[in-house]
Amino acid sequence: MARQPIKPTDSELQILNVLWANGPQTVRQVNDDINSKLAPETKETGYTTTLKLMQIMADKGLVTRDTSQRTHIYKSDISESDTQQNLLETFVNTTFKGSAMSLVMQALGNHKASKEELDQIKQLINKLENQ
Amino acid sequence: MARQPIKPTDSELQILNVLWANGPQTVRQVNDDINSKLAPETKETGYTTTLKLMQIMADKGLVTRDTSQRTHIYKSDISESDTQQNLLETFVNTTFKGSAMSLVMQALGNHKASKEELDQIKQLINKLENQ
DNA sequence: GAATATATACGAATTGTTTCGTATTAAGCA
DNA sequence: TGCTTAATACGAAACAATTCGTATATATTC
Repeated sequence: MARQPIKPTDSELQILNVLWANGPQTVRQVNDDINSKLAPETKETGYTTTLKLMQIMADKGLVTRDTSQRTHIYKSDISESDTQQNLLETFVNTTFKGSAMSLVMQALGNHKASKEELDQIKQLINKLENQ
Repeated sequence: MARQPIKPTDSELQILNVLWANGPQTVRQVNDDINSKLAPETKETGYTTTLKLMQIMADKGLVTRDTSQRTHIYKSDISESDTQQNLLETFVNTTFKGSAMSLVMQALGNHKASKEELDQIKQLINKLENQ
C-alpha cells in the first residue's frame, strides 16, 4: 500500500532519529537526548517545544503514542529507510536536478572513504550488474 | 578563501538552477523559465514573487546584478558544485546521521543505474583506491 | 505627447515551522 | 490531606519563507 510522500521537517527528523535509535520513548527522554548532544553555541530545546512537536507529529501520523498511562510513550510510525528514501528523492530533484548519479559521484568524490567502504560499494555494484 | 556555508532555500535554488543552466538573465526570463516547466497541478509563480526573491538573493550575495540598464541582469555569484557540496553535507548530517556512505548505498541501491553509470562509478572508485 | 506596456521597489499578507507561557490535571510524598 | 513535582493541552508569539498588491518610473508606440 503506497503512502503519500513523507516529508518530516528538520525538527521532526531530529525527533524521529532519536525514536529510531532508541525505540519508543517519552517526550522527556527524547528532549533530554536531544539536549545532551547539542552543538556548541546551540541553545537547548525547551520541554514544551519538544512536546508540541511530538503532538503535531502524532496528528500528522508520523508517530503514534500510547496514552494509557499519564506519561505517554511515543514511537515512530514510519520507517527510517522509507523516510530517507523519500527525502533523498526530493533532495536529488531540487539540488541535483534529478540525477542520482551526480549526487553519488559528488558524495563519493568528496568523502574520504576507507578501503572497507569502497569494497562495500564495489560489492553492491557487482550485485547490481548481475541483475 | 573560505566562505560561510551557503544554504539557499528551495525557491532560491530553483532560481539558481536557471541561472546556472542558462547564464545571466533578467527576472522575466527566469520567471518564464520556471513557469514553463511546471509540474502538473502546480500554480504559476507570479512575476513579482520571483523579482522579490531575486532581490533578496542579491542582498544575501547569492547573485549579483547589473543595474546599469533599466532591466537588470542577474547572475549567480556562487558555484553550482560548491552549493551542491554544502547542501549535500547538511543533508547527510540531518537525514543520514553524517554517514555519506549510507547515503551513497541508498542512492545506488534505489536508482536503476545503467551499465554506463555503473562503469563511471567503478572508474571513480578505482581512482580513489589508487590514491 | 498621451496611452500603454513593462520594469523595479517595497510593504504587507500569507503560510509554515518552531518556541514558549500558562492552565490544568495526575502522581508522589511528607 | 495538602504540598510539590511532573505531565499534557493548547493558544499564541516569534520567525522564516513565500506571495502578492500597488506605487512609481521608464520605454515604446501610435
